[in-house]
This record gives sequence, C-alpha cells and structure tokens, in this order.
Amino acid sequence: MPAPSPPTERPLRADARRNRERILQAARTVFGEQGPEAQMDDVARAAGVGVGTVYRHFPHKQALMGELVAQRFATFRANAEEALAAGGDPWEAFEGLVRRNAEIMAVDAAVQHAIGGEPGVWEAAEPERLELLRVGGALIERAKAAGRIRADFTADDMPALMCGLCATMAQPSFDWRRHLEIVLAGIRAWPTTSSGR
Amino acid sequence: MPAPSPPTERPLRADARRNRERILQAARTVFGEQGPEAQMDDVARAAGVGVGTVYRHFPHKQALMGELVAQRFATFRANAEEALAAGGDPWEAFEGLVRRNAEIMAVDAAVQHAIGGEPGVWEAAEPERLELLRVGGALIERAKAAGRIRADFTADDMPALMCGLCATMAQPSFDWRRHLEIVLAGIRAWPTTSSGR
DNA sequence: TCGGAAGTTGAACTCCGGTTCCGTTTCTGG
DNA sequence: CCAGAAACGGAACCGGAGTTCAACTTCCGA
Repeated sequence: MPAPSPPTERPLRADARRNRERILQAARTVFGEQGPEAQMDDVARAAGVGVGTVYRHFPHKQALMGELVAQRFATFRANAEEALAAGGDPWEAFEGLVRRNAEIMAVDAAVQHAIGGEPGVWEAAEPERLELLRVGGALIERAKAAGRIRADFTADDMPALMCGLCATMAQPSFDWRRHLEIVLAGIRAWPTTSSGR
Repeated sequence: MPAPSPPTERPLRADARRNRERILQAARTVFGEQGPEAQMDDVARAAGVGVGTVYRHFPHKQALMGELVAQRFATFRANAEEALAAGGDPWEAFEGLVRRNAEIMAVDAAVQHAIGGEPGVWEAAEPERLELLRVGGALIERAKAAGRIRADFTADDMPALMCGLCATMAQPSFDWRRHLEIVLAGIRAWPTTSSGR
C-alpha cells in the first residue's frame, strides 16, 4: 500500500528533483545564518539557481519556510517515536526527548523564528505537527501514568512552551538552556508530592 | 532637586508636549490592535497629526516602540516596588507581581512583539529594564531566602522567561496562562523538598 | 534522433512602508 | 502686538524585497 496518491501526482523531472533538494538545503543554511529576513534571491544564489526556479517549487516564501518547518517536525516526530519505542524510565524518556529536540532547534534559526514568530507558518506543517503531538502525547501520558508529570499537564501545552523557548533561542543574549530547565521543572511532578498541592 | 538636566534640555512648547502625548497614546492603541507592523501613517492619523510630527518626536519607528516599552517597564517597576513595600508572604508577593504584570502585558500587543521579537527594542528601554531587574531581584532574593524559590534561580533568568511568555501571548491560539502556570511552577521551590532531589 | 512538455532564468515590475523636506502654521518672549 | 523660533503637515522620495513573465534550455518518451 503506497501512500495514497491522488491523480494530481506528476513524477517530477530528474533535474527538478535535484534542484528542489538544493533549494531546501540552501534555504536551511541561509535562513539559519541570516534569520528569516534573508531574501529569496539569497536562497536562490546559495542554491546556484535562479529566483524563478525557487518560485516554481514554492509558490511563495512562506511555503518554503513551511517546508523547512515540516521537515524539522518530521525529525522531532521520529525522535519521539524512537524514545517511545526505547522504553525506560518514563520521565527520563520524555525529558530526554525534549532536550534532544531543543538542541536541534537551537541550531536552526529558520525554524526558531518561524515557530516563535509568524503564525502563518504553523499551518504549512499541520499534518506533521499533529503527528508529533500524537506521539509526544503518548510519551506524556506514560509519564503521567507513572506519576512523574503533573496531572493537569497535556500534550497540548507543549506547543506554547516550545514557542516560548524558540523566542528565547532567537535572542542570543538569553540562555535558553536555563529557560528549558525551568520549564521542565514546571512540567515535572515532584517526588514527595503524594498529597497533590 | 529636579532631575539632572544637562544643557541640552529645552522646555518643549506647549502644543508639542500635547502632541507627543497624543502620539504615544495613539501608538499604544494602533500597535495594540494591528501589531507592530502597523504603519507610522496609521499612528499619525490616529493621533490626528501629520507623519512629520511623529518623526519630529521620535527619530524612527523603533524609537517610538522603544518609548512604549520603556513606559511599560516603568509600570512594571512601580508594581514591583509596591509589591516589595507591601511585604506579606515572599512567594505570594513574587507570584502576584508576575501575574499582575503578565496580565498587563497580555493586553499590550505592541510590547509583546517588541519583547518577544526584535532585539533592537530592548536597548531603547535599557535604564528602565535595569531598574525593573533591580527591584524584581530584591523580591526574588527575599523569596529565595525564605526557601520558596529554587536556590539556583536569579533575576537574570526572568527576561528570557518573559520573552517566551510574550511570544506565546502574541499567538492567539495559545493559552499563555497555562504557560505562565508551568513557568511559575518551575521557578518555585516545592514544600517537602528538604532533601533537595 | 526529435518534438514538445517541463523546467530554468534573471531582469523588470510592483507594492509597500519608513523617512525626508520645505512651505505653512502656531506658539512665545519681549 | 510682533518677530522669529519651534513645530506641523503631508506629498513625494526612496530603497528594499517578494513576485512575475517571456525567452531560452534541458529532459525524456516515442
């Protein structure tokens, strides 16, 4: 059962496929270095391609950014899947995943800004986002069941927290690791808290 | 002892003072409604003034935004001062202040974006920021001395956390109150934690 | 090999928003 | 009340960045 491919599915010519890849690669680099205000022309140049080509593959800048975000989300989901499969201590699994993904995000200025800033970009990666939320949710539920995460915490709380973390990452004068530390502490259910509050 | 007024201090004509006030008021409203991408022309119109007048008072857009931020910071500092003077439970005082200021920020889209986004704006409000940090720091130290805040927490951790919270506020689909709840939990030192970990 | 569809190119277009500039108006001190 | 300094107004300027498009090139199936 191959992925459901509706009629509108052209194979894409060989050079086109190559270029698309080059463009994404270049976009990742350029946006990563100059932030999201880097120009389309810059991306095109870095990819060794004309601007027109970029626009043939991505109808507008936002779509390009969206694809980058979608790819990151896919990575995050893969990591989550892995953490879930690995088993082990429920809290450690969750915490480790968050740290690992944060570390990836920290290097990717493009995605940082997209997530911390413009709302429009989220939409472009909606399916990946939902998938991530699903797998992450499973991890969270497991830790919650083990009493290692505050009972009122949900997977739906994560996006906002990550959005905040991204905003911090985007500002070099801040120490995002401290931020993350505090957030993790806030998510966690503390030992000796048998009586709730 | 009036404020130290170095030679370069003209009294400012009556109408000019009035207009300056009107502009700031308008900027607060306009940026609050349309976000920071609102145009200078919009601000001018809302203030019932020509663009040129806006530029006479603020050399560039960023300076205008900076003033708004500075004013907010001043409010925050005043609130902090008040909380410090009021005494009472150290944690409650700190928590209450943070909540109160957050509630103010939540209404002020202009400042949200400035703090959550562009780094440039922070500079414009540097003195107010430092002052806020000082008073807030006192409040934090007090709560820390009472063992109500994690020992490793510092006033310097606050800006990043607030930056993150602002980013969340700026995105309507997020529930910033949840975010704040978790951050506060992360800052707090939990009761029964006499043995540390 | 060859026709034509798919893909590429990059100069030019367009829009947009910050900023300038100078003629006009308003204030204020004498 | 007047002179001139200060402030105002807003059309025009300007550069920057996303996007288009028509001529040109490359690929691929027959």
